[in-house]
Amino acid sequence: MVCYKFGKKMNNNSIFIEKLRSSGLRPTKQRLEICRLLFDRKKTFHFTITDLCKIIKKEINKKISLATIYNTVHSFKKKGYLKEISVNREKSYFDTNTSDHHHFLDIKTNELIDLKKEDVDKINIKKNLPGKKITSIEVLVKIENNN
Amino acid sequence: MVCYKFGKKMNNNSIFIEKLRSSGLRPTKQRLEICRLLFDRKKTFHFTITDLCKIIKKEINKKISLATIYNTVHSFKKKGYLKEISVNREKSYFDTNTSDHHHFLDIKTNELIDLKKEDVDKINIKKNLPGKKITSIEVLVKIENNN
DNA sequence: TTACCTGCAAAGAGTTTGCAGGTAG
DNA sequence: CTACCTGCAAACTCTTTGCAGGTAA
Repeated sequence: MVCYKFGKKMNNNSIFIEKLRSSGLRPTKQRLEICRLLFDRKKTFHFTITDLCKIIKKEINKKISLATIYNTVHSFKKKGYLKEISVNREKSYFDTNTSDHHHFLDIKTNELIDLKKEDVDKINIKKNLPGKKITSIEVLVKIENNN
Repeated sequence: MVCYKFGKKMNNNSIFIEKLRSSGLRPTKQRLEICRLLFDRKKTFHFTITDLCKIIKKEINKKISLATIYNTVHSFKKKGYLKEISVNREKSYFDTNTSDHHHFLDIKTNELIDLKKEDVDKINIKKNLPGKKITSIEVLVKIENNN
């Protein structure tokens, strides 16, 4: 039975439950909260785990333990619901936009901005490594203020 | 006075001293050892600080403290004698090849392989961010075994 | 009921910092 | 001599792990 009483809200919930199950996780209250924070958004969300912890602390009454946050995020990453973008020694972001795309990085603020695939001409790699195949090509465009 | 008794060796030493001074560091025995390990090589060297610590422990009799290793590597990076390539949450490499170039990354072994600039067609970014200028474009080509 | 999950706290890894004695300039 | 450097250890941050009680199926 599917409950439509709350319309879109309940619908998303069942999407989240499916996301969790397909990642090998039981849907629990805590994990559904995490789903809501990550995926119930219009725009792409770039976050570090530390960011996520802060948001959870601020937005949710109930505490969610570190262990739960880490295992949920990592399972989503393994399943492909989150992408990891490592920017430097200090910052590694997760990206809720899992489509094939690239990024601008503001080197002063460490802010990441999505670049649509169409915004970058096709990358052609002329060198081949014997016995290896290319699985992805990631472009990071570093930017700073113009003045 | 420049001593040529040991030929190339002494010559490199003066290069290292200059590298250190221009990075704002005094040339000390410990730092010259680090220079020798980093820059006295034919091929590009990709390393994490942990790697470097292990190499130092193995190859050098005298202990070099963590503080010295960190401040030397960071000063070289700030000065531009080392480039940082962040690969994922676990690994961030320093690269002694500071020229404009890209990398292959073997996603199973985390091994980095240099890609000459000529091996990648010019990257054209069609999107412009107002008030921002591009400082660099970095391409990471992820690869894995073929079979 | 069983397997998995949660929160907590402890343990680990990597990095930074503070300090007292030592060294380059 | 002075400022900087070294080695050491403590502190910090981020992440992982172990455990006892709790919850989904």
